[in-house]
Amino acid sequence: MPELPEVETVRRGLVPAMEGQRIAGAEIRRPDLRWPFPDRMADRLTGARVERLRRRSKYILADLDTGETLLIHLGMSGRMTISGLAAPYVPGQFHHHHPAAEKHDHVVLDMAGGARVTFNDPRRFGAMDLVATTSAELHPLLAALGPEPLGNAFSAEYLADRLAGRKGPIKALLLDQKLVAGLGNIYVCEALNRARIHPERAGGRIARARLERLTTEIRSVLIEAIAAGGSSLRDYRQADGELGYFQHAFRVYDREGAPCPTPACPGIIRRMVQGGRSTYYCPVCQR
DNA sequence: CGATACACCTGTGTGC
DNA sequence: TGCACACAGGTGTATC
Repeated sequence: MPELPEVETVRRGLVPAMEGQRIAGAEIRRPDLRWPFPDRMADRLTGARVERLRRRSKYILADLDTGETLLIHLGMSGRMTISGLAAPYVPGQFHHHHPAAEKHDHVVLDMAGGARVTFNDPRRFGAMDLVATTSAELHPLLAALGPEPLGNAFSAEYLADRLAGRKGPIKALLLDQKLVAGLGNIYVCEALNRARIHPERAGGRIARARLERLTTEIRSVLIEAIAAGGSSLRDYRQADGELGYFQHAFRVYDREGAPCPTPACPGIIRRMVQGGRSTYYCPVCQR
């Protein structure tokens, strides 16, 4: 579910509830998500102060004053939502303003500021781990990630260098987190349509000027999606429970049979399968 | 190395 | 109403 814009939206939503706050209580309601939780995770979180909430690719990183960083991935169906009034947490005190735990609520963090942060994930493709803050980027899940698409290291020059000689379809290559980190199925489809590049085009056969356009369109679609609070199709919610609304701005994703929105383009949006995943594109204006 | 298939898991929509 | 099947914002692992 969540790609970079959704994860960034969740991170921003969690900041007021978590940053600078102590974790007063941690409830771990099952032993694992995609992988087992780290040893004594509840104990290692309880009492820790969240110094900073960061994002790397589709991961949220919570730097703790204990010297550890909590690493969070939402998988396909994960949510992080805030509940509760802004009343201070008192251990042992009854808090009637928190709703009862729902199905698939796997981790519950009670912040000293009174907010409750709940991780809910029906499919359990999500993950959490604890790692020393000083070596967080060396974590196996983060070590091989490519550059942030909104950062300075991502450019047409970088893409030209990394795509040289590659024969695979550009759609599949852009989904590879080692090439660029944070894109997923929605925003790859949308960026390729905006850049007018056919999803089956070999990565190594895209002219430099078109790579310039591609980097520009990747950045703009991500920025616009973040401004819209992400895209809500099924599971995704912002941290406050609200829906994102960028799905209304989709040009191709999940729009099979609809007219291409490119001005004067007579194309009809098509769906095809690449690497087992749906690709939406316009066969007329994307070459 | 690169490209592909499969695995993990639950929920929802569709067609018979 | 039941049931089978396809499909869903991801990604590590195994296999050529």
